[in-house]
Amino acid sequence: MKTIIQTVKGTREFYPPEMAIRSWLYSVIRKVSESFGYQEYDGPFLEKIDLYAAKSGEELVKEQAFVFPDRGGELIALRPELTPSLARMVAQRQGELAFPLRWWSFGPFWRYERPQKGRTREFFQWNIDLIGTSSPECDAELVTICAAFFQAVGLTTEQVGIQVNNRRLMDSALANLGIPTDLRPAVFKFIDRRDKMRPVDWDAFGLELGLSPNQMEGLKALLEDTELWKQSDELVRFFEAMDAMGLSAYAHFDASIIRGLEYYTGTVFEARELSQEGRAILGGGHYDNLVADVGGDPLPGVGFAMGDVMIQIVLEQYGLIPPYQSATAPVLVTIFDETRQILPIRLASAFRSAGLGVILYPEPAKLPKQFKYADRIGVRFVVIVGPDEELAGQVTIKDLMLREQATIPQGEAAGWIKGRLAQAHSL
RNA sequence: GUGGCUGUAGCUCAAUGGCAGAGCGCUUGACUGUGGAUCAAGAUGUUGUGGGUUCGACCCCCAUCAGCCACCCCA
Repeated sequence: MKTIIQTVKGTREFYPPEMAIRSWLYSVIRKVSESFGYQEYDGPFLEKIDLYAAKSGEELVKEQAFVFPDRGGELIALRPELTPSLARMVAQRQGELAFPLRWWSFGPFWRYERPQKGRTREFFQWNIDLIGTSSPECDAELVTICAAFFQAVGLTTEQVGIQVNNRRLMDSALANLGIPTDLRPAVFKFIDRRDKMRPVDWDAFGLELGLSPNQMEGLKALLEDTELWKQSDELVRFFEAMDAMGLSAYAHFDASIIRGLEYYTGTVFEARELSQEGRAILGGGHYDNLVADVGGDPLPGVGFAMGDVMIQIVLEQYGLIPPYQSATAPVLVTIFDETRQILPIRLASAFRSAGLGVILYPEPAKLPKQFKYADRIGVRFVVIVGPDEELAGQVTIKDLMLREQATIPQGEAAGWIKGRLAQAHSL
């Protein structure tokens, strides 16, 4: 290896074992999403930068998106998130879609950030949204989907939890403390920062913001109050629905969960891994006007997004990633020597016609070499046609797993293998 | 964007400023028509890259790239 061009910073390569994990994740996500009746969709990977500038604020676009001019000079972004594309897609066909919409997607996104643990510049994200209605029961459905996913991959309620709060509840709670409307967004940010700062610094920061000592005390009491949700009709209905949906053990009220995004208006939630520092696995919430910024009539909805990087770290931590199966086919047909290359090809084709996956060794080689290869790639059956078999119209099949072999008529070989495979399945 | 740690064989890692190594893996053979085990032999490096200091640099210095970690940020 002399001058291998490096991969782009923050990207990952998916060799077959990694690709298998990604595909498995995708399949679980699909299964869970579809079990709630959600439809798969996707937007473009390239978008005009204006799409994000309109909604997400300039910081996101200028500092965290991959942006480049196309040949016409127009600024194009590799999509850093899906929500604006979703909003446009919904707005464009607002008149013909059947609401409520239940849509999900799993695809690549790019953010120009410094890579670190759980964060890459190129990643995959599961987005799922319920659009067009505004009930707390819908919020509960999304949180339940999140819980159903955790259950499907084997994460327990001891390992992960979903913290739930409501912005309207917090807003009125702050009002009760006498915190003026214009200060509340800053206080939301302030609450969000609490677990990242030392208590002393946090207190100082609060006073600096303009909160009185009394308000600080009230705020702390608020954040500790595990019964606060009972003051919110929305959350009362939410938790009632959660209980009925059967997976409420994953969800907990937590007044300190705010979420940074400004477009969330009601219930917000965040899933975390519960041991250690508790990494955030996914986040989501309720919004009131998804499509307003792209020119549609306001539509409410609820949704969340989960990145593939952090969930994989958590799954790996708990040993929940399925073992890699390297075998791509159960059968390998060997080539005995130069004069016997055609019959193996015929046999391989016959096996495939019978529904078996077959790998044909590419050239004549010593049998030990071909067997070693079969072993390395995880093939179970090795088929040999040498001079003896050829004369007798037979094949020799070795079952590498059971370490036994048989020499049988060529016409019976496929059936013999399929019989053994079926046995394995019934074990 | 800020700061810290790291970069040596395919992999995991050693090597006081003085001949660049081990384990695993790999290749070949022991095994003339049969994989994993064992044994033996063998191959593999511009020490991330570019400069500098030095008689001499994997080692010290500077820059750069990448990875990891913490900030920042989190759509």
